[in-house]
Formats: sequence, C-alpha cells, structure tokens
Amino acid sequence: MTSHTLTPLLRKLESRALLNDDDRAAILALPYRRQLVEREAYFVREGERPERSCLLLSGFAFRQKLTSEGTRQIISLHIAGDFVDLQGVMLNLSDHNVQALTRCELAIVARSDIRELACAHPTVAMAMWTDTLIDASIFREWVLNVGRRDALTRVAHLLCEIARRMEAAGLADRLRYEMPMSQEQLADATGLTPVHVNRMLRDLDRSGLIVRTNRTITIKDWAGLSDVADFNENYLHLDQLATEAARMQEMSVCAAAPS
Amino acid sequence: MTSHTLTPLLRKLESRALLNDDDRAAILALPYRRQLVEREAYFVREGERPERSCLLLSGFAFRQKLTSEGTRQIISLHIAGDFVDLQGVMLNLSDHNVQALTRCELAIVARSDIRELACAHPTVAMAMWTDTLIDASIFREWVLNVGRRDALTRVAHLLCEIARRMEAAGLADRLRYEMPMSQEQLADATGLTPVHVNRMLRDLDRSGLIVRTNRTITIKDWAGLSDVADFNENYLHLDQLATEAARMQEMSVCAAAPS
DNA sequence: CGGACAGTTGATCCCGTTCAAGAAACGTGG
DNA sequence: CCACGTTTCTTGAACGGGATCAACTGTCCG
Repeated sequence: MTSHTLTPLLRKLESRALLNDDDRAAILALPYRRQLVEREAYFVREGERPERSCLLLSGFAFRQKLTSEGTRQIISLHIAGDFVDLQGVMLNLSDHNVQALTRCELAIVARSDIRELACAHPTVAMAMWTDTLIDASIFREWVLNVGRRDALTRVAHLLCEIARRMEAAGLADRLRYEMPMSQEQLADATGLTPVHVNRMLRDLDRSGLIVRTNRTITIKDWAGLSDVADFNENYLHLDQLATEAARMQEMSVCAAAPS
Repeated sequence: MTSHTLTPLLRKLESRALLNDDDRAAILALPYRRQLVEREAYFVREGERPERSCLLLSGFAFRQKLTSEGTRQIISLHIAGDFVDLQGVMLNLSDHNVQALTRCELAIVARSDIRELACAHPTVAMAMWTDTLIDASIFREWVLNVGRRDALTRVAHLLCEIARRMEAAGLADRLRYEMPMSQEQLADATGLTPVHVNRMLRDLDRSGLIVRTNRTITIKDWAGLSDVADFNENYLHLDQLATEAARMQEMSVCAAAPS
C-alpha cells in the first residue's frame, strides 16, 4: 500500500495539515485515472469549465496567461507531487492555462470526488485550502519579483526558488539541479526577454555565483546568490507542518477528532 | 438581525457557496471585536504569527511587500466587505504586509474561531476556500499585468479592476468612482514610477477615455478603456455563485445537507 | 550530414526612470 | 474664513536598463 499511485498526494496533504487514519484512507480511496502527457500539452485552458484536477506524479508544469497581443507570462511552476489546478475544484471558470513543461505522468481526479472528500473530511479540506494558500503566497512573491526587482535579481530569485523547491521535494540537491526551463521560458517567468535572461545568467556565471553546464545549474555560493536574489524563503512556507503541529498544541482546535 | 455587524461577511460567503440556515447562523455567531483604524495602519506585518483575521466593514486596504532595497510593490486591493488576511487562518507565518489605504472599520475575528467554524461547517470552509482562490486569481492577473503589459495598459487595467469591483460591491457606479489611491500608490501597484503613472493618466484623459476631477475618475468610454486595458473580467470570478448554483444541480454534490 | 531549435553576442533604440522645479490641493490652526 | 505648511500632482529634460534586431554558434536528433 505504500506504493499506491496517490501516495505523493497523501504526502503533500500531510505536509499541510495533521491528518488521521480515516483522512488518509479517504485520500487513497479517491478514484483516479493515470495519464502520460507530452511536453507543451495543456492540462487546463483559460475559459474552460474544469471537471477534473491533475496530480503531477512526475515531470514539471507551469501556469501561464497571455495578453491580447500574444505575449506570455508564466505565473508559477509545478513539480512532481504538486496538485496542479486545485483551484479548479471550487472555481467554475478557468482563468489561466496550465501546461506541461516536460513530459509528465498525471493522476487525474474528478472535481466532484474531491468536493465529496472535502465535505466529508474537514481536515483534508483544510489541507487542500492550505495548499492553495501557499500557491497564492508564491504568486504574491512573483508580483514583487516582476514588479519591483531589476533583471539580475529576478533571474537569481527564480534560480533560488527552483533550487529550494526541488530540494524540498527531494528531487535534487539545492546546490545542483537540472534546469527544466529554456531561457525563453525563464524570460516569460521573469517578465524579461530571452536575450536579456541570457546576459543575466552569463553575469551570474562570470561573478562566480553559479556554473552552467548545458542545463545543469551548480550554485557555487548559495549565500551570495540568495543575496543578489533578495531571496527569503518564508514565502514558500516549507515548514508549514512543523509550525502547524506546534500551534495546534497551543490551541487544541480541531484536534484530530476521529470523523 | 439583518443589521448584524457580520452581515457583510455573510453576504460575501453567500456569494461564494450555497449556504443553509445552519451555516448562516454559525457565521453570525462568530465572536468578534469592532475596531477603527487610521490610514496607513498595519493589520498584518510580514513575519508575524497571525492570531486573528480582519473583516473590512468600511474603507480600503491593500497588501504589500518590500524588496530589500526598500521599494514597495502593492499586491492587491481590498474593499469594504472583503475578509482581508483569510490566508492567515491556515498559514502560520505572514509573508506580506496588509495596510489600511483609508480609515477603516474592522471586525476582528480570532483565528481559532474561524478554524472551528470551518471544521464544523464544511460548506462554510469551502466558501472561505473559494474566497481565497479568487484572491489568488487576482494575483495571477497582476503578475501578467506587471510582467507583460506596457505602462498605459497597466494603469488602464487597474482603473478597470477598481471600477468593476466597486460596482460589484455596490460602492460606486462602474463609470464614476472616487479613486482611493494616490498616484504613488498606483505606481507601486503597477510597478511604475509616480511620474510615469501621472503621464499615463494624462494620456488616458487626453484621449477622451476618462476624465479626472481631483480623485474622481469618470470613465467616458468603458469599451475603449477596457480595450486599451486588455481587461477581461473573468479573473474576478464575479459570477461564481450563479455558475456554482448551476453546476451543483448538474452534479448534486454536497447538496445542502443539513449539518 | 542537415535542419531545427536553443543559446550567445554585438549594435542600436526606446520606454520608462531619474532628477528637478513649480502648481494645485489638502489639512490644520488661528 | 483665511494663512500657511505639507503632501500630492504636474511638467520638462536627460539618462539608462532592458528591448529589439540581426547574425552567429552550438547541440540535439532524424
């Protein structure tokens, strides 16, 4: 049972709230369908009425919006274990696109099944709510990044975020990972042009903070890089569970009552 | 009972999900404390551990983050009826600041009371979840606005968003409202400088799309303005309730079972 | 080997910034 | 009600960070 397909989902939700055995069983009992999708495939399209949500079992994905002129802004990244498009469970119209960055394995779950789970298991609902709140926190940091930081800082910040999230997901070392994005995609994520992203990467390389070999990023000086990146990892809320456990004891609210 | 202080909260949540009488009673039974705060006052500070949430009874507020260099980015606006800082109910560390834009009346509710409400009333939990998802959708649009649109479009987009949200909240006509923000704040919301915001407003004025008298914005040509603004209101999810009701019928999930 | 795509570099341009100074609006106290 | 200081708005002039355009290199894959 430990190798159940939905184990990554269970892990994710357990990192968001304190679940009991009943909650765990209900999560693993979710009906799902496995699917493999190619690079560039759309999971969700703007304007659609979502009927299902996608759990990323492997690979990378990103959220994206287009202006009327056709320029693209990447809004966020998603890595294996992320429940992409959880907001489609409650919102009735999709306001952006979600696309595969690499080839992805998915577990597809019906929206109605997630709603039933949430209704029957309040703690699971709160774990999913928390997950979407962390997404929102990342969006806020990206508004700041794109709105008020210069080009070098923006690029460095994105490198730090990817490093830290991949480390937290157990996918790579913080100091060495393979960049899943092309420079054009980095540009769309930072609100820059591919040409200028290239120059900023070169500058980071020349100043000795990183080394690039093909798509592998090696961070030579984490403190130095996160300094030029103005990177403070609080917004990723990676320690949510630890602080949650501590605070539940203080408050003894919703304390794991068997449902 | 119709003039209960928390009626705006009830209205807000009823616009997010289909509540039953029991849910309504539980919302109005929330313990709260009224407070009046001055312009510039902080509701939440980055790095704090949130213990309470604020319902805006009157006035305007905004979310904000600072870079290490001290430049400010405004992340979103909030108007009377908004439950600011709902994300503080689940997240244990605040990742941004929330500040009063004008003098505000607040109803302050303890975090633990909201959690208890959410545990006991799944539909209310889902309404609050939905509310935070709509906030997140607005953040996404702002990433696009600040990342990929030119200055004129950014400013026009913000004018459209404020107009449409004030209209939806019943606070003003879509075509005429009093701008609650200074040009410096508009600049921090659009990722521009105050000087350039001023020029863009002048250009919108000269081209006949808007007229400004002091802080009053009169939109002379909504279609024209929303066209230069690249404004598509889907991201505000203003019709969430209507589409929700329609879809609940299709699916009959969580169908208002008396709790 | 060849064709497509990603990355790299240089030269030039322009949108938005910066700096500065004056005008209007606002709040406060007399 | 006006006088006065402060904040906000407005406009001009010069500058610069990043965009744009264009050419070349490297790499992957058939």
